[in-house]
Amino acid sequence: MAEETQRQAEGALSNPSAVGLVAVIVAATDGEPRALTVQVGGQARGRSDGLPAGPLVPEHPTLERGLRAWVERQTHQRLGYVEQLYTFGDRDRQGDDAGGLHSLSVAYLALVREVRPAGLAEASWRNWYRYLPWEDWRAGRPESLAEIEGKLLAWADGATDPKLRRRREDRLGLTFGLCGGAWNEERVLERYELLFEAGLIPEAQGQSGEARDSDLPVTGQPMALDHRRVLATAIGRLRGKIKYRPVVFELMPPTFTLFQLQRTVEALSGTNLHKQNFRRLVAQQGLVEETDGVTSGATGRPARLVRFRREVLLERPAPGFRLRPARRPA
Amino acid sequence: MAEETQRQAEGALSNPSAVGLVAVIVAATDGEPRALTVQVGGQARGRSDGLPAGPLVPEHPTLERGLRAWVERQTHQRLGYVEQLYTFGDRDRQGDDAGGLHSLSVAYLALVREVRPAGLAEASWRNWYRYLPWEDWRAGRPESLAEIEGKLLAWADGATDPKLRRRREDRLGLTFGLCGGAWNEERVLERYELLFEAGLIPEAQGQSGEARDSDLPVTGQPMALDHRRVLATAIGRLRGKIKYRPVVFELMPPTFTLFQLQRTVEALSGTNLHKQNFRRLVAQQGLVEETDGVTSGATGRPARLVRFRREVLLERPAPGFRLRPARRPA
DNA sequence: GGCACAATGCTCAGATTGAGCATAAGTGAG
DNA sequence: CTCACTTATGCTCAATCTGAGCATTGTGCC
Repeated sequence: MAEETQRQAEGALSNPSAVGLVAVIVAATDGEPRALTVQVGGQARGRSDGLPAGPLVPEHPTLERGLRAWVERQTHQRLGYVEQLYTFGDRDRQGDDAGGLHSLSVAYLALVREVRPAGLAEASWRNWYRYLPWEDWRAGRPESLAEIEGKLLAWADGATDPKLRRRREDRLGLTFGLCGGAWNEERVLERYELLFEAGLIPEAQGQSGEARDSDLPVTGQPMALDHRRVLATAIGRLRGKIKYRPVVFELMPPTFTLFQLQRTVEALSGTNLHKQNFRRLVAQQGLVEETDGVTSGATGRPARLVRFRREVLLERPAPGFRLRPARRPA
Repeated sequence: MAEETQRQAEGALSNPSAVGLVAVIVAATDGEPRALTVQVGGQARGRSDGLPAGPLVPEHPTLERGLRAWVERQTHQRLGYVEQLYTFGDRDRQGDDAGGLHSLSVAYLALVREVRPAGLAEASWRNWYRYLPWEDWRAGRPESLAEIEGKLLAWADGATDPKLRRRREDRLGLTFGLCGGAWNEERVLERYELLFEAGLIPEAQGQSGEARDSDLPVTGQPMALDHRRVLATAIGRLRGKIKYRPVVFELMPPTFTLFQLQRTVEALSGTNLHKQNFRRLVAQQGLVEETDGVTSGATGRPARLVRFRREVLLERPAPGFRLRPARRPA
């Protein structure tokens, strides 16, 4: 085996691939989660929103540093937290086939602290729920879900093979909480993939040239290529991460109120939290320390300004917001 | 920005990369965690253990399916669970520079159920703690840690810049639980990287041709290229995953005893668990169901054989073994 | 039968969690 | 100036979960 392995590994050299980087750059302002988008696409398929994507720059020693340099140069945004998300390499999903070369995209998640006007004309910050509206449960169950669920159930029902139908129903329960399942806010990608398979995502038809405007309002704004999938991956990852790592603070200004922090966490996770319990959590974990400042101007009692306590990283094994996933009613 | 982005993205096509796949194939037999290794390396640097690595096969629609096909063909092992781990692309760590091409490795974690003799001569199953001995705390704190810690402290102390020294000490606390920190069994990669930086990993010197045998016993058996880093990534990921996904069952035979299950979880996480509480956990989560079978032959009361309850996937949002990370003594 | 051994059952105090009530401290209207 | 309103913050309480240990039940062995 080793022989064969080695031979093949070297074979890869004569079989090079086109590799690109994609970045999901996230910020949160005014309690809304935003991603940096650009306009992409030629005149053929029309222009559409996309994620910033760039080449793999061979000058840099690591992929991450290459990404940092490239994004910082282009957006003039200092990237705080950067994390590799996933490497996408589906032939049939990439959209562009790079003429025989296998084409890969290494996707990264980046968190930035401040939202500048995004200097460059065609880049803009967009609320990420614009692209995945069913993920926002902050105002209760999204209305659009009713319609989506109907279509999903029809899709599951449309399977002639009873085994397949059963499996589809199970997946609906698992991801969308249908058929007696519970909604798990982390399964963003699984939900998107399910919608994709069910044919409810226009991008799925994109390559075949069909235009399907009908589903736009319900299943969200499409993006170029497979970028909604990348976005879904990022959101799911971030929603998981905030529970055991204090990454939210990468999105906060130097000082903030506990309620602003809560709003940000809620924005990311797409759910609402119990206010008093949230502060208890933050206090217990020692995630923040008070400053002298207080808010003013707004209505209501002024709130104390706090700042992130970096020391918590050394004290706690997994500091974060352990928002328990909703327990199923026993 | 969009313009520039597009131009550069297309630029990537004229700047192709060599891409390979690496697999960490994990099994657990007799309560020991094992990884499939092969012998790699030419005569120049001598042969050493490595992970199975192969080319990116363009025929397959997805990376994962390519990996599955390739591994199954080579090892005759049916891969159960497969998960993408990370894409490694460090210029200075890869070992082979592929002559100007940027070279990437997409690493995967695979869990297999049974350990066949691994048919092929040069492939063999190895206890993974052979490569990362400090990660095995099942028999208490590993002895080798004393020596490792000494060297790490010396390394931290060796920083002339007091700020840097402080940072190194913090990292020691965070990863190795030194300086008042706690041991977190998930930080496998961070520990490995720290040892690497501290110069305690022979592979770090590998490229410069130095031979350092002195550290072998304490810092574990080296591997080819950067494969220990890949292994560390896999272990860390798996240790995290078992807490909220029932992936351990991919490693178990169709029926097993609760204690065998516990031994497997312990093998992966490298820690010991309270027996009674472990069964309570498993029972509460509904992870298994009883069969009619019982063990026999061994000493002591026979144990009931159980099997994995697949339905749990549909019932619980995050079924797994929530072994709480050790709380710091307040 | 009696012993060693492992499986299994059960208890209990302390910590964590989910939910709500109560109070404090501002703003703006009348 | 006072009241109504709004948001911040403090505190309680029951339900549940966790960590740890004691007790009992089956088997093989002598």
